[in-house]
Amino acid sequence: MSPADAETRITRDDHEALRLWLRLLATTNLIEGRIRRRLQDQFATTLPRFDLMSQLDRAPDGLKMGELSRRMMVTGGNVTGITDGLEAEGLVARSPDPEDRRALRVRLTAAGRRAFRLMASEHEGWIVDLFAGLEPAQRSTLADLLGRLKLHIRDTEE
Amino acid sequence: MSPADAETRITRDDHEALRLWLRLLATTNLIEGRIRRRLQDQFATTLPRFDLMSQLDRAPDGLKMGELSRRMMVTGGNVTGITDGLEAEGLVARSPDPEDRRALRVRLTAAGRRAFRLMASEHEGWIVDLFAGLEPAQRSTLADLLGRLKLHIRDTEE
DNA sequence: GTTATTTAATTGACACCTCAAATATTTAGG
DNA sequence: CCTAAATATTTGAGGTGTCAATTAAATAAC
Repeated sequence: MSPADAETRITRDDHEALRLWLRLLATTNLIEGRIRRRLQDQFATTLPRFDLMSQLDRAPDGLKMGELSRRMMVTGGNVTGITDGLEAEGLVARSPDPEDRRALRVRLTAAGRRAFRLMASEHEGWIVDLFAGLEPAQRSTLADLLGRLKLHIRDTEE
Repeated sequence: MSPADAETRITRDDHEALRLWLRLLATTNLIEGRIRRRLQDQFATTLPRFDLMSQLDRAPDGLKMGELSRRMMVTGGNVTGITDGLEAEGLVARSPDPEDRRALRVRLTAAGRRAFRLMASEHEGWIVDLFAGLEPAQRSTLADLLGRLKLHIRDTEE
């Protein structure tokens, strides 16, 4: 235990945190890339389209654009664009909100629901396989650590 | 322990893996968003520009475009665009590779190196703070689990 | 009840990112 | 040698994402 004064320890921790962050980022991007590729290859769609449809699948009465934006943690303008694409493909439909004339509700069409259900079961299988490299207990630990991390960061307001 | 036959167990595991994936994605995006915002607010730059400069900072003789592309795990066309931007700002410079007339070497300019060093120390501080919500032992566990996960996924060739 | 503020959604500008096609050069095979 | 295949980079099209500005409608404050 010789060169462990405050400064060198800080420096070492810095690099440790940085490496951890890079590994977190690389792992996430790796998984995301796989999913994107499979969605493209097998269903000719994209991850954000899939995500949007996934939100709508859980909301039988549809969602307002702003609600979608909040749930997807994404900008309103972005939701407009993705919805435009899905609407052009006939997978979702916009309709006026009966209680607020500023708002629009978006719903899955019958075709959209059919298409989504098909993709979703495949998708879950991919995820299960990708995470099968960890034991159940390890997955649970990972979930816990990520939860703590997220909490701490959210606490660190801006 | 009553309703735990094979099928319901599989279903439960599916959702568990899916939740874990969504948490991993959300946490990574949360951190990435913070870093992006601070790079923008404090240095009027972006994460990919910062990443590219970071690669060059560690390579005093510069890197070929393709090498940058590999290290950043990003498409060649993408590197072209980011390099264009940095070159226009005078932070990096392209020069012909003496050993391969197809290739270009990219280097930090003196101004680029100065700017990067300034940003990098701030950046490391942000990361250390963001990960300070975990104890050292927890960070080490997290790094280990992510390493295992990444390895398993890379093994699952395509 | 009009005016002022907030809220819902869209638009346009700009940066990222991927892919596929095009160009230029190097390397390999016959 | 000399042609064929591989490699280095750029370009252009298309989808994703942010932000700031715009339009329209709802809500609040006098």
